[in-house]
Amino acid sequence: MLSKKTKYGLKALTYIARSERDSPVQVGEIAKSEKIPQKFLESILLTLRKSGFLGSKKGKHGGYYLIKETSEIKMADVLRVLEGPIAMVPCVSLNFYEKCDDCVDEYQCSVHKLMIQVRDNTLKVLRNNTLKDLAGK
Amino acid sequence: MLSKKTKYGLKALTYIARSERDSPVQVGEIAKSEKIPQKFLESILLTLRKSGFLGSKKGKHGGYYLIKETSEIKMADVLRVLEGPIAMVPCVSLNFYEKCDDCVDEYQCSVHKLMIQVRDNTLKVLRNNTLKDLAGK
DNA sequence: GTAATCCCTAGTAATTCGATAGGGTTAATG
DNA sequence: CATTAACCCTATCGAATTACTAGGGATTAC
Repeated sequence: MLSKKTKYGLKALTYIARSERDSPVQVGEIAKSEKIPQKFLESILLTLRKSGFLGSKKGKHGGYYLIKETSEIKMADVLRVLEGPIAMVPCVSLNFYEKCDDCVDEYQCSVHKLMIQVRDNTLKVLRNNTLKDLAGK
Repeated sequence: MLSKKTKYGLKALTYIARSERDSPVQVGEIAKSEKIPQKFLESILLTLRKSGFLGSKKGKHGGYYLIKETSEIKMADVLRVLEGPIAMVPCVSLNFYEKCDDCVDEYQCSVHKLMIQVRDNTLKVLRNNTLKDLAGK
């Protein structure tokens, strides 16, 4: 299940991408428009800023803005920051690999075999889709 | 993240599929061999039996056995029973559809758009893979 | 009748999630 | 230079979920 955090984050990014304007977009505006608890959204956007997806401007008339082309923002990267590993088990994760305690032979493990395929296909989708695709611009 | 329940369930099914024998396979044997807490595994196999994947025999020399051909057991079906919906958000679920509270227009929703694709690809894999494929027979 | 096995329900400890609280800091504005 | 509007940051907390555990009941082989 996708966490609310990720869901809200994606919606916010899309909102910012769709708002064609020079000035930054405020958290309050996004929260209201997308029906997201404002304080929660604040922390999510903070994370996205620290991860290099967003820039921010403080003080009055401040807000958040994209610092990359929408076509440069891959969903795989956003998901990794907000949701964590894309793989459903650590033993098939590219970026967060971890051996199973129980598993004797990874190569023989049926779960491994299946989840590798799921990961590959999910990754294909998440790498193909950029914020540009989602925002529809 | 895949739950332990599902992981254990898949491993157990694979174990049973790989054990070529006429007599049923005991929970204790599977638990020991696959390093799964036995009581936990008991409840998982019970679920799988009630869902029509396994048959059981009670009493001494009892245990569990497959009641379908391994090639007839699709991973998508097993996952739905053990893990729940395959979709990452209810609004793109085929079997457990639910509208988002917040979402005004599903068609415009970027999360929806992305998760439909993820679901389609995951489903493709899970429908293609049967227990036969996982067990490697 | 005894031991081995599945059947079933309840409970519980640990973790994660979703959100809130409560301010601190910075910048525009008149 | 005071006020206000915004982001910045940490801590905390209740609810839900997960991963088990406990404790026995029912059934069958021998």
